[in-house]
Amino acid sequence: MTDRLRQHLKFFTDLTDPEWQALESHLQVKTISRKDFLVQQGEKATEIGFLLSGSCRVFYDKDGEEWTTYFCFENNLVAAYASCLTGQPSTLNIQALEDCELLFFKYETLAALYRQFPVYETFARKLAEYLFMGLDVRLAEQLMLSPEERYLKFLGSPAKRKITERIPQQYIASYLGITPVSLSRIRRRIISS
Amino acid sequence: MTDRLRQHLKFFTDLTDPEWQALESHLQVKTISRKDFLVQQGEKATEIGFLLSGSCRVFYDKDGEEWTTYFCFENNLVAAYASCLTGQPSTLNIQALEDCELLFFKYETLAALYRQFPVYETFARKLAEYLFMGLDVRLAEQLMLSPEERYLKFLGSPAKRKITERIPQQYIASYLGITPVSLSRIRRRIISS
DNA sequence: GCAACTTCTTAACAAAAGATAACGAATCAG
DNA sequence: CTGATTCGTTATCTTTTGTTAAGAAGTTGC
Repeated sequence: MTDRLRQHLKFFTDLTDPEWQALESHLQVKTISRKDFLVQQGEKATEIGFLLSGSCRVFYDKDGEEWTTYFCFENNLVAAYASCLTGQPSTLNIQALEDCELLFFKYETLAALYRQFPVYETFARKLAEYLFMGLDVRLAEQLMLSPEERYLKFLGSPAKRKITERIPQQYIASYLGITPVSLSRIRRRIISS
Repeated sequence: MTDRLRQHLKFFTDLTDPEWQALESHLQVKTISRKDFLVQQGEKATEIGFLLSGSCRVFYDKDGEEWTTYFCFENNLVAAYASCLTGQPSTLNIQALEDCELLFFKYETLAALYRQFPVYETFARKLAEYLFMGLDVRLAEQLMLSPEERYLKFLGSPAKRKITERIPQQYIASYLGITPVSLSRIRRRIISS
């Protein structure tokens, strides 16, 4: 079961058996139900998760308005990483959209491994670089594409297409930075053209 | 002169004299004039710059529309970092807003130092984490704040306030994701309230 | 199975933003 | 210094989005 995480980490760095075992020995499992929170704003995040099954959304809450920054599916890491890094309370929420099963380890475990195995420092560098580049693209789209263009691009991405089949439209609207009503209109406009 | 860069790097990691000298020996200086490009979209970026004086804007060009992601001033790093990391052509442009004097080194120099001095791996990790967290906040603001709220927040940030004094309004509009005309209206609305 | 809750769509209206153009003020380059 | 260019504001008009509310369809949880 933990093999799937090891496989995923290969995307960033290769780990020797001893290196991997150092992390593996700290892995724990947990399951959470649909609508449960993995992280709630205001509380300090300390864990890095890896979704074995299910899906989550990562979102900000602004006076009851919810704005999604990210969707997460099986075989992917999920964390309020900024809060882990700074030690400050999380400004974002992570909520299960479906029942989830996940592996997790403490961020402090990773940080301790930096000293023991330099490869984890490399891993964390590549992870942060990956997150940076993902946000870079996301911000560019948000800045220069119209809501309609953003939606079309969203549909055009195979990785995200499955999202539209597993996730309520209102959350997609909140990901695109528009209201559900507006997304509904955009969809009608697209269909009738 | 190079001391100012060393000082800046302390924000991320402390460097011993030998560690610092390994990078310092690769530093070069260049000056560019207002409106010159440090990086142009389509070309592969290979350099990490450090502004000694002057200012730059980092922007995307979409069919002639320019959308700013970042402003950069003296004593800060400036680079098309995503292009350096991937080796792919840059999708963004970096242009001098004022005459600039800058130090720079090749990204490959930094990459080579990873193996020689682990501290540079740490430096690059912290740099990427810093960039990630900066974009995280920027995206959140773009998603959940109205143009007017974004502008007020922009003015409220002391680090950015100086921007308004050195940079044409149209570029601030493009940073906020709106048209110059719209920003002008927002300003009038704010003043008369 | 069925009641309660969610979700999506649509309509009507208000508010805001984009597009275009025009004008004066400020800035720049020779 | 000065003509040319750039910049910011304002006006007008169009398009889009937000807001609110209502109803139908679908889903959930006991």
